[in-house]
Amino acid sequence: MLPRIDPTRSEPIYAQLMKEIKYSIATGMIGAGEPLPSVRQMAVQLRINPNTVARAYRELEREGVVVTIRGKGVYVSDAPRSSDKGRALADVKHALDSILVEAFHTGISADEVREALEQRIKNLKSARAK
Amino acid sequence: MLPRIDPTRSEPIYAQLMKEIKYSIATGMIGAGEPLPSVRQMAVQLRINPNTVARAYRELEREGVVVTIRGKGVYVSDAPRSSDKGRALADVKHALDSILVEAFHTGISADEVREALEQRIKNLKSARAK
Amino acid sequence: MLPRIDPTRSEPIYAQLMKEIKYSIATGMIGAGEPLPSVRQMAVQLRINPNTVARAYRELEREGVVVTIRGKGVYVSDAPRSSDKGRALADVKHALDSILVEAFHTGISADEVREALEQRIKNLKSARAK
Amino acid sequence: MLPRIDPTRSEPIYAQLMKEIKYSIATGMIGAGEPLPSVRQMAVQLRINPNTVARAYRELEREGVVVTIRGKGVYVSDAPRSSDKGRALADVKHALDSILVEAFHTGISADEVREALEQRIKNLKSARAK
DNA sequence: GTGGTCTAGACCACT
DNA sequence: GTGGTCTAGACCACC
Repeated sequence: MLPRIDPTRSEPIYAQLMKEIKYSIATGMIGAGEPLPSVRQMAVQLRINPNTVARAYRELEREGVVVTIRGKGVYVSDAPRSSDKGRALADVKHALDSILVEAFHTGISADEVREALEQRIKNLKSARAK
Repeated sequence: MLPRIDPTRSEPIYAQLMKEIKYSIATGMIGAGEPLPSVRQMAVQLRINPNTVARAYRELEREGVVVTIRGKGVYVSDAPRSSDKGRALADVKHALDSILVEAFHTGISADEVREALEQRIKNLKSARAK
Repeated sequence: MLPRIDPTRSEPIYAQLMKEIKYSIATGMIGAGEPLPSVRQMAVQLRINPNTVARAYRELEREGVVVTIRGKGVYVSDAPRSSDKGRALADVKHALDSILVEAFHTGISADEVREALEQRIKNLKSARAK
Repeated sequence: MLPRIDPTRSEPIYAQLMKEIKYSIATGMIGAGEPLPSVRQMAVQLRINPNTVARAYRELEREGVVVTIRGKGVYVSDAPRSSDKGRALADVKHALDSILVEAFHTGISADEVREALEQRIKNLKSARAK
């Protein structure tokens, strides 16, 4: 697993790392129950501070994506995340609204957004198939 | 026009305001060539700092969404935004990726995301029809 | 507001601070909507690192106890915490079990625990009355 | 005796094991003078490191809950634990304070805490009656 | 002024 | 070995 981190982006590094890890889990690159690289190892690989990695891992644990076992390491949670699906769907809709408004102002049509969505879904699924 | 601002959200207030204004333009609540409320007026209405409103207007001008006419005010741009459509589409795809990964981790299916997208497109169009 | 922190205790400082702040809110020493001391101010008062205070504030926000307003400060949440009451009650019962087992092994009777509970409830309420 | 251990909880495993053993003694599942399973046996059953079991036994001996007889094994102490009851009561009160403050912030009333306490006392006693 | 993030480096508890 | 906490000090974005 080698997440790509861009320290120049405005998005916090720990948040970028969280996304990358979630992506890896979504595509099946890391399976449920499998260990994540240790905090120190990940920090060295990404050339970032161990505290930053620890923060990402801590937040992921809070979200129920991973579990940490004391003295052993951090593992992908086997139980699916227990979260409020209604709230999650509302978040998705809110995010879609932002995309659509932005699309309107850059001359992107609704059809193009639909097409882009299909493409990204396909992309994610094909990554999972491997 | 009465944008809703939530100062407790982590998104900067000026960015929230930008989004609201863009939304108003996308739905046609404000038409091309029409004026925006003055900085002071907007600041008083929203109970926020005038500097914050000014910043939102400035960024919107930078994006080509509005134009400032010195001594008169800020107007919705007539010309479509001059921007790199390719880059904009890439941004949309990136945002869609984030949504899909988040959806996966909260148990939302691709179909549900598709459905949500259709709903939001419809919603936006119906607002424009009024 | 002057929380008491003991850095020699095994409980993390940030957790101690969280407890103290929650106590202050429970007794009404700080009311809903009122601001907490700034991170820097609190850090100086308690002779601890600002990062440690920030961590406590961040976790309190996550719990819905406080809200932070960008560029202004951290405020006691007016809306009551939205949390799973069933789960909270289960936690309370679990904690009571621990107390009872510990009491048994130190020769403390159930009646003495009951009495202690009444005393603490009274203490909390009288602090609130002030 | 089959203590339930959860390695993902933040409470150290050895502490969880101590609690479970104390619980078993409090309910009479293991009587005074009776032997505990050997370190190895316990470690195999619980799928944990023998060092961890040894640590739990060591701490329990320090607390006077069990006694080790060299070459024979570990036994539940006959004599009641010699400890500072005043200090123990203070600990209980401190723990109750934490519970009450937490209860306040999750909308649990004092009455509900009282009720929960009665329930747990009853539960513990009924287990002892068997 | 406010909080947020990141780094470097230390120390500790647990397995 | 693992993660968790804390400090000191820097830089940034926002209001």
